Amino acid sequence: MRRPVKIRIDLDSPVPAYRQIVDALRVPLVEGALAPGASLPSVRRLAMDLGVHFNTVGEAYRELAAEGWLDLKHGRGATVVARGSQPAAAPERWQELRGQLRNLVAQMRSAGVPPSRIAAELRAISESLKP
Amino acid sequence: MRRPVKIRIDLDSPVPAYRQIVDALRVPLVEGALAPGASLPSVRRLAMDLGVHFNTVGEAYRELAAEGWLDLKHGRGATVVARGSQPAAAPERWQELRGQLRNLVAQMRSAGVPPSRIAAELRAISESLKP
Amino acid sequence: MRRPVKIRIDLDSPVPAYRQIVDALRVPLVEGALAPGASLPSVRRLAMDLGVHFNTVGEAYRELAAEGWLDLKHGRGATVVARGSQPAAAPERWQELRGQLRNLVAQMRSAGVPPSRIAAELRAISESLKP
Amino acid sequence: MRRPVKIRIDLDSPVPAYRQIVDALRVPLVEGALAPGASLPSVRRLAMDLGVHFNTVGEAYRELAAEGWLDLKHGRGATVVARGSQPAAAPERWQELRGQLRNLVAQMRSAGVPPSRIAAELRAISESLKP
DNA sequence: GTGGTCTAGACCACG
DNA sequence: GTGGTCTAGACCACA
Repeated sequence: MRRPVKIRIDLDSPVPAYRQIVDALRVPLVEGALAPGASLPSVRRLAMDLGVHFNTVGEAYRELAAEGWLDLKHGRGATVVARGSQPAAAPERWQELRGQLRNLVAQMRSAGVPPSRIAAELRAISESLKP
Repeated sequence: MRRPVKIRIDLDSPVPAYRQIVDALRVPLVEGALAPGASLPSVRRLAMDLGVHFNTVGEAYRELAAEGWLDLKHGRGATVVARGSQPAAAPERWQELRGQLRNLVAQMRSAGVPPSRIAAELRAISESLKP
Repeated sequence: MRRPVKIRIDLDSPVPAYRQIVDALRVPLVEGALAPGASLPSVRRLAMDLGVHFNTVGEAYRELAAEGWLDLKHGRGATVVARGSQPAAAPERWQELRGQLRNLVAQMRSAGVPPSRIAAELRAISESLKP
Repeated sequence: MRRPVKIRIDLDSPVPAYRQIVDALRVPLVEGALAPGASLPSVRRLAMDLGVHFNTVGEAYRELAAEGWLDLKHGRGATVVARGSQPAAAPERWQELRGQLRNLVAQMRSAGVPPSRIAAELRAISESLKP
């Protein structure tokens, strides 16, 4: 038996709760740990587990649905969707994300992180994308 | 003598003006193109060049000063600071930025960018950090 | 004997199933293709044909009964009612629907539909109401 | 001196307030009575006038901005935008609106409105679209 | 029971 | 001062 969706969020963080939920769920979705067809906990259930309002979870689910990962149906809960023909990223979107990546690296350097350490981190992530 | 600062911003962008200014200035600061001791244009001058209110530029300068790049002196403009006293990155800050990086990569994958392309981008940035 | 009802609905549509059923049945009722005295399939039968829960069909039948089209009898199915007793439209209801019509046209214009095309559509419907 | 935006809404109506605001503003926008460049009242101002929460007005403004009518800028209020290259309506959107129109007419007939009256209304709107 | 809407209130971001 | 975000609560729609 596999554990069904086990995430943690920090309510004291300045990062909004719904954002943390989206980020936490996107990882297993991208990696396939949450496979198509799987059911997610109901908004009210997950909300109670995390200690937030159910609308907060609902907003997170809706964002993931908008990204094409979830299927939300009245009275039938949330399920992971099969992403058959995944649309290639819009070029503008890719450029925007690329810019954010550059900015993030600049912020790391600005924060005093040694370039060698940043480079190592980037290579590590790059490697992990191979399979 | 070389023009010390040459940036462009898009006032119609959803990204706030002051953010764009900060991001645009941080790159040459990080790379050393704006070396310690160099003078930046006055808040009013840069504001006129960019077509924004001088308070907007002021806010950008203040953020860069808070990051330790600029020295703001009343009536004498802004100068790039010698970063001898730059503290090593706080471990928490590094962890936070690392998390943002991971999230950004997940967003790229979610947006449909091929992993190979993401990996290539990461390697490219990693290489550019060598020197 | 002719098949009395032949409708199709799209379960993946954001429009709720019961709404689609109501809308699909109202057309033949209004046009008289489903004449007074005709029998509709049982709730369970139609539900099975459409692949929905029988409560969903039941809700649709109830709405049409409330509009005065159907007569629902326990255990004997739904029959089309003679509309001799049909009240003339309440003035408020007519005003409300008129307002919705105006709004719909404004939405079409807002969506970029050429006015000439909207006008043509309106005339076409207008003509079809003649007989 | 022209009166600046004068709308009324009914807080007792089942139609949500923000929806009424959108509908009320779209008409002068479509007709050009609110011309490009014109300023709308601030969300807080209009909210007070209408007796609703400012977020309610904000949501209405945002919907009109999404339709391409308004430009919302932090600290600079809401202005009517020049719709240079108005995008032709997406075919799906047109089909959807067409279906809604058909449904609306069916509802009118179902409500007991004489077909002749419906036809007259449709022709009237059709005529008004000529110029 | 499910997910969804609408509005409100506290707070933030921006110029 | 502007618009915007995030969360909450009451209520609705749906199966």
